[in-house]
Amino acid sequence: MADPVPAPDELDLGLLLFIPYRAMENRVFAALAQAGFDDFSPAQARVLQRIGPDGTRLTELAESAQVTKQTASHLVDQLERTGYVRRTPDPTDARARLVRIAERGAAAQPVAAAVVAEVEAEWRAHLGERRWGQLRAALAELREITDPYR
Amino acid sequence: MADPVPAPDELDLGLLLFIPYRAMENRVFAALAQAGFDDFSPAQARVLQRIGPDGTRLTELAESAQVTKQTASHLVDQLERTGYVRRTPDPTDARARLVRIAERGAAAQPVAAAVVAEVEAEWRAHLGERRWGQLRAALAELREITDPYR
DNA sequence: GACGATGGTCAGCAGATCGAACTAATCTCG
DNA sequence: CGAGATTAGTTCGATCTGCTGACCATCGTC
Repeated sequence: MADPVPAPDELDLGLLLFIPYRAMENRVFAALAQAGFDDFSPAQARVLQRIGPDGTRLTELAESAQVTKQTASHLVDQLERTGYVRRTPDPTDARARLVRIAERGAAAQPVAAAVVAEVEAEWRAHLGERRWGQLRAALAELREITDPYR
Repeated sequence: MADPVPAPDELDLGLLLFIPYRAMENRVFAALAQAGFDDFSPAQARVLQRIGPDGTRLTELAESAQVTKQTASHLVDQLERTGYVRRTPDPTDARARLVRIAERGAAAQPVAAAVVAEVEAEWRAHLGERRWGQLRAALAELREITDPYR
């Protein structure tokens, strides 16, 4: 979303951010599919990605992925059916349930991590060490004022 | 998509890009809604945003928005029904039709542009002139190897 | 002028996402 | 303690997104 009439060589920052994001997503997705993890959707992956090592509550997942609880619940349903995650009771709150990575999910993680590392290495090589560092630093700083979750 | 178990303070670049992108999108979307342009969806906006000043072919829109021609066609249908765009024949090719911004679309543009400028100004202030310039430069450079379209 | 390539549409389906309404457990405070 | 407000999560129903496949018209080329 952004300026509908961008100057030709001066795209607004929204698009500028979106383009590489999309590229990363596509790469990871393709690699996972090739490794046999082809039974989940991008939307499911966006949820999966946000599950912490000790499990994460559904509401938290929903917030951090910026979707409604209903949507998150639905996506977790599917991920559960295909064996990527498991719902376990939250010992500290009987209303809540922790979504945890299950076997299949754990198997997919290293594959995803490897591709991310690979793509980052490519980008780093293209930008050069200095620009790469600047990019990471600027984005981290930007996150302080744009991350609604945490 | 990315590393499902990111180190706490070292998010992978995919997410790092996504967070501010999403923030920008939300801001622009909210401002447009408040200005009375609340009858279109994010997906429609992503197409709308890519229409050039002299009109753009459907196929081009589809490529640049990374959706199929059918999806783009459908979104343009809706945008046409609500008065944001118009389909006109392409004088250079009788098969093709140019999608052009219509009255309502033209009215929305300045609003969108203003918010983008506003958000960019905020970010710029937060980052400082130098980091801001570095961010733009790095993203533009990254685009060279991540933009599948052009 | 026939044939493959290109621009676009139509039809139909799976998935994503939302709002509303609801249940169950927890918290707050008089 | 117990009533009411809050929070976690689910179910239902509707809409929107986006895909595949099939198809038509035009263009460009040999």
